[in-house]
Formats: sequence, structure tokens, C-alpha cells
Amino acid sequence: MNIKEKRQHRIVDIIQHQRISRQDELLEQLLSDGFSLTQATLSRDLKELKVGKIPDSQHGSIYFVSSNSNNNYELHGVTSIEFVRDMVLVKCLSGYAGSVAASIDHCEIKEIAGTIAGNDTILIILHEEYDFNDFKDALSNHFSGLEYLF
Amino acid sequence: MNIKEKRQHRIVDIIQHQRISRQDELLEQLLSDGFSLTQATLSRDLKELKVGKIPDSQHGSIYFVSSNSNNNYELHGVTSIEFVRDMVLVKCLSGYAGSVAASIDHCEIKEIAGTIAGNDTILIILHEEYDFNDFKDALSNHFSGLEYLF
DNA sequence: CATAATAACGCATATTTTTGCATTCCAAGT
DNA sequence: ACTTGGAATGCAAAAATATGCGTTATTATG
Repeated sequence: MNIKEKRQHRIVDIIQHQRISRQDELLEQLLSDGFSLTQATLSRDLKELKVGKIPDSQHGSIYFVSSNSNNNYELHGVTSIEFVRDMVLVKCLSGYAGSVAASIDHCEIKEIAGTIAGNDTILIILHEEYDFNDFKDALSNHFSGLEYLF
Repeated sequence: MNIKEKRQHRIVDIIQHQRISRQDELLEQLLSDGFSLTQATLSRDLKELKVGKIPDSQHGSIYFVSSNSNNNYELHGVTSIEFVRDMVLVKCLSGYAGSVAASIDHCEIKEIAGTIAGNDTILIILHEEYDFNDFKDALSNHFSGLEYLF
């Protein structure tokens, strides 16, 4: 594990255990942990890690690591993705539709109005106002290995 | 519903349906919707609404409304909360411990190391390094009507 | 009503975070 | 070891957000 990875692990660790409200606080701890970096690098790390910030009534606004922040999960069992009007048809291996749909639902992608899963097919209804490309981007954002399906 | 409430409802609505990355974008929409406000007020609204911001690979960083952002839910079924060393004992109506514990778990409060629920009692183990007051604050933050129990 | 108390807000500024650009680091290939 | 290309970083400046303070609006109270 290289320096950058160690640093980012430590960042996640700190954020998960303390209420940090400014990058400088975090920076201070990292420096005293022996890491050598500036606030600019920290800012970039937080972005890579998809660390978010949310208001907290006691501490101004605090950083947090989303449960599905950095998951470049594979979406196992998908065999094809096809676009039909404002719908998306996802074909899966037999029996996989349910779990795949659950994974997709969990992402709370804005473009999705709803999903219906059968045994091996999922029907995803998109909101009208959206572009398919936004949806594709969002999905690729959450799962890796989908490129060849589009 | 007064002006402020309407405005805040609209803010949540916009954020839930679009990927907004700067307060100015949001402000522009609100203004064209007929609301009259400045960025300063918007900033305060977002804080009140506990609207968070999280990095997005396509759009820099975008606002979101957390599922448990502004829920001043009541925590039904709790009859008392008692602190014992680094533990918290929550007494509930018979049968309520499970659902209350689930609600608490859902908050992902940092001070909580783990919870165990029986039929009418929940045992919450806190991490050593934390102050009870931080825990209380966090809990009051998520649920309303707990004051009289402390 | 008049008045007091509180909440909402704008302005200007401070604080915090992000980013363009130049530089340095590091690994791969020769 | 030398070269090279991309990643990582720092610096300084820009951008975005938060906030202190004074003012205005709103609500409560006598």
C-alpha cells in the first residue's frame, strides 16, 4: 500500500470516528500522524473518496463517508442493457433480477422513477425529463464493468 | 404555509430532482420561481434543512437531501433512558425494543459501538473515547421529544 | 393599537473549499 | 543510469459557502 492509499485510509478512519467540520482540522491530525500534505491535496483526496458534508446542529457541518460512496462494485448477473423509449430493460442471468434491481434501487439514482424485477428481467422506468446519458453516467458511476453493455 | 416554508419545500424538491452543484444555480431557479432571497438566506435554508453535499464524478459535487435529514421523528415506545458507565439502557414498552433499536441504528451515530435489543430493553454500548453529552446531542438531533427523558 | 420580543433577512466580509498551472515524483521501458 | 509520460502535489488565486451585524418584518403581549 503506497503513501496515498495509506493517507486516504486514515482519512476515512478519522472521519468515521470523529465529527470533523473543516479540512484544516483533518489536515492537522494527518500531519501529526506523520503524513505530509497540504490542504489542497486533502481536498482532492476527499473528492476521490467521495466524502460528503452534511449540516449537524452541534458542529456546523461535518464530513461523512457514505455507505455507498466509493463502491466500484460489479453488478453481477447482468447480461444486457437496452433502452426503449423512457424505459430501460436489463436482462440478467436466471434468478438474478431481484438482487440486481435491489442494488440499483439502493443507489437512489434520480433519473429512475421505479423498477420492476421478474426472474431474469428488470424494467426500469425513467422520469421523462431526463436524458438517457445522465442515467448511464449515474449507473456507471455506481458500478464498474458496465461499459461493454452500453 | 408561510413564504419561508414554501421556499424550503421548493428547495428540497429541486434538489431531489436535479443535480445541483452550486447555491447560485439553486438561487437562480428560486428567483425565477418568484421567490425573493439572496445566497445568504439560501445558505441558511440549506443548513436548516440539513441538506448535504457529496462529490459526484460528473458534476463536481452535488447537494442531496438525506433520507433522515430533517426527520424530527418521534421515537415511539421509549419510556426511559439511563446511563450506566459507557452504556445506555433504553427501556421501552413491551415489544418495542426491536423497532426502536432499528431506528437508532439507522442514524449511524458515531458514539454507538453497538446495540442489543431484547423485548422491552435496549443496551447501547458506546465507544470509550466519547462523551455522553455528544451522544445525547446526536440522539436529540435525530428524534424529537426525548428531552424529558434525559 | 402600541410596544416589545423574536425571527427572517440582506449586505459585506470572513471562512472554507476548489482549481489552474507549474513542478516534482515515480514507475516503465530502453 | 537515462528518458519519458502520467500521477501526485504545492502554491496562489478563484470560487463557493458561511456568518456577524444591523435592519426589517412578524408575532405576541399588554
